[in-house]
Amino acid sequence: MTGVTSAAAEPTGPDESAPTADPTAPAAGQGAGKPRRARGEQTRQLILETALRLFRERGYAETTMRAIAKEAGVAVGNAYYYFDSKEHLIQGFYDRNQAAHRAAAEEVLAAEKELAPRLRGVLHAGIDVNAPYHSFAATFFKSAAEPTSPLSPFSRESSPAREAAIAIFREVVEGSNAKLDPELRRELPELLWLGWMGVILFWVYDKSPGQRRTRRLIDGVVPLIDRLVSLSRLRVLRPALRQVLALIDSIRRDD
Amino acid sequence: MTGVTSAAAEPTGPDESAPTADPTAPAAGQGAGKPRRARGEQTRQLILETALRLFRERGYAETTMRAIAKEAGVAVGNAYYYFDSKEHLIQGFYDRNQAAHRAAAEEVLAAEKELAPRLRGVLHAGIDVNAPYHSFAATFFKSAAEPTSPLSPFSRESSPAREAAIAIFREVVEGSNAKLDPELRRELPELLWLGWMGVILFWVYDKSPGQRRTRRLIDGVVPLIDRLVSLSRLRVLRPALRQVLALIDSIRRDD
DNA sequence: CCCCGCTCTTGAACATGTTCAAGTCGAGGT
DNA sequence: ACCTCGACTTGAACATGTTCAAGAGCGGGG
Repeated sequence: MTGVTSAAAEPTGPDESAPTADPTAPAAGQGAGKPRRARGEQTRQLILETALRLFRERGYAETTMRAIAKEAGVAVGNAYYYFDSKEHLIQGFYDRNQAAHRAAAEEVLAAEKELAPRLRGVLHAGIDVNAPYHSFAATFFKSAAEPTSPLSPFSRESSPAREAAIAIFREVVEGSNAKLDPELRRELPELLWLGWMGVILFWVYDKSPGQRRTRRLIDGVVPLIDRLVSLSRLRVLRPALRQVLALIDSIRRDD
Repeated sequence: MTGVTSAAAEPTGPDESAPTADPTAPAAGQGAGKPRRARGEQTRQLILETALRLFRERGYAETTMRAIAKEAGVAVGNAYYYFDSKEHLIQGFYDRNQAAHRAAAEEVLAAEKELAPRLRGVLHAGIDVNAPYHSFAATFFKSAAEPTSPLSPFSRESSPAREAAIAIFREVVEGSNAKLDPELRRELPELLWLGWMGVILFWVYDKSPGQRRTRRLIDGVVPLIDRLVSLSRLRVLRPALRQVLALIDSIRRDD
């Protein structure tokens, strides 16, 4: 009994409004949906909440499904009713940080019009958001790395999350006053997202205190990208640009 | 058989010569060594051999430690006497392919003096060597991805294997007739290796038939690298080159 | 020849992710 | 009021990676 959700719950309609103020619930197009009822949704949240807390407290590998179930006051099997596997619990973490990144990015993008600082700000914001979880992000990073895993950023299951992430970078480009080759402009958001994945990869491996090497990477790479992008308008470099874009296109073909 | 290592085996010294014709045995500086005797080494090989065969036949996840032990005719615990974990068995696969790549690369490098075809040849050779294992390389790729895993290409345990791999790219550069900035020449091998890791990453995710997208990636990227490297000698681009090298240096600092 | 010590081997026991058959619960129809 | 059906819940059972205490085998010193 959260008491918050309106009493007039539609009979069969899933209740999508989050009981507490957190950006998790919508979760963007879960798989083949079982038509959740209010009670179920509450249990689901409880399990997810408990799991993420324990992950942060003890680490991913050290948190057993039994511990999660016990702490949440349900049976182990119940967790598996809502989540296909232990790894799937991570998706919740994923979505949450994604939302937080978006929020932090908005703030940066509202204040700045130049491409370079926009990009730099968004990247740093992303690291800021994830920083508290660095130690255990590494632990479950391998789950995301496996190509067949639904957690992979390239998987079909993560497609909505991926699109949302790319959208941030689209806004970085679109909202900037940078003038650049139109075709490049079209491709750039996805390329920047790919770069962001690279930064995350670097960050996961970065054991320097406070991950300051990652910060330096961002600060060093952004100006280079900025310069490269500006150069894209030079007539002399047109052929080179075409070549690169053609390469990208050829690589994308046939998946 | 490598046949290079001297036949005079010291009494208590570990017998490093492989009983069968395969390039696995040396395995470059295993952890704190238990002084293996001949019998033990033979068992070790047997277990590794069996494991790799089953991995190829059934896949990594589907091969249980019990199955390996049973097939090899030993007890489960015995496998754990020689290998710290199931993942550690992969290191054997690793080393073997590394050696095969080196051999294939030598052949290419002996025949070609221009930088671009040398690089291209070595990259394609690497893919050739790994191609038969693509389907199950993906399965255990996650093991390598975890930063804390000894299997990570960046881990201290893989240091010898990594050095060996970088050496290939050093030969690509050193043996070529390309004239390039001396400082870049010094850094290039490691950068190319890093790029190779990127290619592998792409390859693991590449689901196109025959991984032809990876081939296209190689064919497209090599000319770009070649051109970039040539340009590094232009006086106009000196500052940019310095900037990039300084960035790399700053990122490398404090691990 | 016997014993000591070390390498090597064993298999049962353990921990934990996952599955499943058997329920319980509650809303909607009759 | 009762029935039904599907969402939800349970906990024991299972599969598998890993550990460990106990030994077996063997080489060398006395």
